[in-house]
Amino acid sequence: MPRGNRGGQRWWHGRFRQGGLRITMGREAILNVLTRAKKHLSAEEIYLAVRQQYPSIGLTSIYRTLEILTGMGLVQKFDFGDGRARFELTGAPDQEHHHHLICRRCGRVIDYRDFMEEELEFLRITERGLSKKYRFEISGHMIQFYGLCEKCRA
Amino acid sequence: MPRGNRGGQRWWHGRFRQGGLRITMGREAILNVLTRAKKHLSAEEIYLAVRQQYPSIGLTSIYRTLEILTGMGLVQKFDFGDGRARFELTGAPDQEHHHHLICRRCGRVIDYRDFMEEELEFLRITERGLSKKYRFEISGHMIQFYGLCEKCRA
DNA sequence: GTCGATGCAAAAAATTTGCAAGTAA
DNA sequence: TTACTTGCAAATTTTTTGCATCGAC
Repeated sequence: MPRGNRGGQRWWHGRFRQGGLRITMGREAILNVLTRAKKHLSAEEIYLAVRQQYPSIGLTSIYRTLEILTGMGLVQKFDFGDGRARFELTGAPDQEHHHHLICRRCGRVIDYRDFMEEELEFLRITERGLSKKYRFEISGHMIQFYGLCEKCRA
Repeated sequence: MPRGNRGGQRWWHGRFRQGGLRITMGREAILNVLTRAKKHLSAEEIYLAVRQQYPSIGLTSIYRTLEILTGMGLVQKFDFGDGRARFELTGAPDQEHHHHLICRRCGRVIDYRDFMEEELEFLRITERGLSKKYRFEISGHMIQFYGLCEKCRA
């Protein structure tokens, strides 16, 4: 049996029911695509991919579902500066935590998973401090570095 | 004499000339608005503010200038999830470094300037490691925390 | 004088909305 | 059955482009 799927149950089913949301074929298909995604997809790209397994989906549902998922913290929305939003699954159980390195000149995005120990320590302290001071219930973060990639430095 | 302005020279003049960019009234006005800005402005808001001191400006120039400034690292572009990009001056000499805390429900954005010591240490190590490993010349970063604000937790 | 910068109008994209019909629970 | 979801088409909104003119150097 595939990881994260016991008896047809997906890890997100609980969170859906909890939120009074229905589990529909379109939503399942979108989550599947996001789960398999190897890169940051735009709404349009998700739409095209979902149509392969569920042809009757409409672009509108992609947008509506992504908004819901983003609000729940299951998906994170990024702006890498090319005019379209990118989406990435972030709440999955065996998700590998990572961040982005973005080239200011060519727009290239590198995912990195390094230095997470240092980050953990920093986050622990900062999150605790911020939630206390601003009475925020923190549920996620985003860290991006900007600069020039190897090629563009030349 | 106002801080950051000696003999009519602004701190960004050098960077403009260096990049072969002309110092025009429109650009001066945009930088002035960004310098005075107390919050994160959208292109439209910048347009309206600039028109006060330079009425012949066009929205197109706002966009074009913001793109240039963002590319130079003088301005940072943010997406707080309300569909329009927000811009903030970031390369100014006496700029106070800060980051954002964003409410997932109501979209409220809190600027915070706390815990910068911890951040400095984390950044120092991470930036050094990343530039080495990915051969990136890092020139900036963005950190945002997401969650529920005091009101929305209720 | 030269060449980058600008404003305007038009175009292009991306995202959202209204609404009747479909469907999960 | 009930109320949440959906697809379609149309609308809205943001951002980009073409081009003739303007203006910084």
